[in-house]
Amino acid sequence: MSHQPFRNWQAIQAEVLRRIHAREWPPGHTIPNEADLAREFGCARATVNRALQSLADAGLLERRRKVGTRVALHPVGKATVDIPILRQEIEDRGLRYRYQLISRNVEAAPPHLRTEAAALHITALHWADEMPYVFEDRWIDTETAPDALEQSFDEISANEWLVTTAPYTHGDISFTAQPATGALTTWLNIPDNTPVFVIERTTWDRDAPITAVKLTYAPGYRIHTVIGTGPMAF
Amino acid sequence: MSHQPFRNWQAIQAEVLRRIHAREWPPGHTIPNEADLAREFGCARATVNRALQSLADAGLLERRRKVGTRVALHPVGKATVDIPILRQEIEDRGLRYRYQLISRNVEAAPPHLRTEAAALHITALHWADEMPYVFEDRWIDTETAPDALEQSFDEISANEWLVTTAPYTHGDISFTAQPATGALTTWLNIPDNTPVFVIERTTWDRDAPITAVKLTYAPGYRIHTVIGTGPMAF
DNA sequence: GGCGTTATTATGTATATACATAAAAATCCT
DNA sequence: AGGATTTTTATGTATATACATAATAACGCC
Repeated sequence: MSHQPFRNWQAIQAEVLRRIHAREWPPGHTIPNEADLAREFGCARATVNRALQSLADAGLLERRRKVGTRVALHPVGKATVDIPILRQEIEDRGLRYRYQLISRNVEAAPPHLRTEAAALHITALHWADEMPYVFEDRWIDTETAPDALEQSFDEISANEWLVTTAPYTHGDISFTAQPATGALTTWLNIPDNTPVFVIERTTWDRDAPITAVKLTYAPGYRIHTVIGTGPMAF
Repeated sequence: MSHQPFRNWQAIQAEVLRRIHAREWPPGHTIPNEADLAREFGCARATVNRALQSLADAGLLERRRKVGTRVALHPVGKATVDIPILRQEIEDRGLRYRYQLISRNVEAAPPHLRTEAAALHITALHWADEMPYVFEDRWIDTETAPDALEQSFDEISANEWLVTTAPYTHGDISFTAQPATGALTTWLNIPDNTPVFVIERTTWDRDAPITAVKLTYAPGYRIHTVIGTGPMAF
């Protein structure tokens, strides 16, 4: 072993990654403790800690106090998908963005918003290069976001307004494939039952719901992302 | 300002988050530098660094040397979706898993694998509680993963075999909604043109392709995940 | 033997210090 | 003025040290 010292935590991370990758440390294996690794690599324990910590964050290692650090058994691949503002998503593709408000009403909130308060119901269409891109069907809780009532939403979209106005603490999101039905087919100008990609999202501020939105994309839409930009190995 | 000292980096992170959240530091605002914050919070600069670093990782802050730290203008929401092994995905839902190999051939590799070598072409069906769950259409590069040729894949799926055998460095993944056509409709037992959720994934070992797979899920499939388990704020 | 207490151990984190690095600002030279 | 060079500054990272915490192992008592 030539044993030249590893100077930075990235180099250590790379070496650990190499050993996992080369099956020197197979899945389930308990690797040496930080102090030993620090000695072997000729660096401070804090540096080893930094390297292992970030591999643990990435789901590749499992660490428990006193027990030690193990190579993850089922390194669940994790893909992170970005959820940009629609305007940006469209303009990033080099297309011309246009927004069109379809309806704006105050109605009783739908059950999935889980609130007693009235809700602002907005439907709108987002265009890309004069082609319908996505149909937005949104409910905004008027109790958590009362300012929304003063917004007409005929110029700037609720999507954009909320992002810069109503901070959220958490939310949930789901992706499905659905057949297009009803008014949707008119707005997106597609035949009945055409497969469309649907994103449903609800966001909360602590325990209060802010908004629930259903985004129905025109046919051909594709979410694309990469796995393994960070460390990763399997 | 009562100014009680913040003892740990999580507390500092929470306080920074609070200020962003409360619009004391609005989007685009350049926040005080680490040294000043350390003085204000009564802690070491390294502790402030840890807190800000992790917020920057989460996409909430943008940091540049010499320039300083700004609150992100368009805090892109990031949703991380897990990519488990199919057996696990099904069993985690409390359903009985069954695997059925449909075909296994060595053929010329399709163009998107970007290789000259022959490829192993496998199609299979994964069942959940005796209902077709997902149809797998996979190509494996025989040069990068020659061991695959010795596997019959009639008992354990290529999905499972690859995860525990062929480590990858990176990959890409995409989600679409498509109409079901051809043999698919037979295997999934659905009418022609039924909307189905499709995941396409390609994985690489450095510059060599390992496998490309198209997973077509039975109708009703839904990817669900949460945003904001980590810090987050908008 | 079984149960409660104490010691041990690996990770988690805070600290002060030092130096590296990137980028902007100031300076110098022609 | 203008281009090249130096200084300044904020973040990035490595270091030694110290103590906290969680979980196990060892011990001791009845």
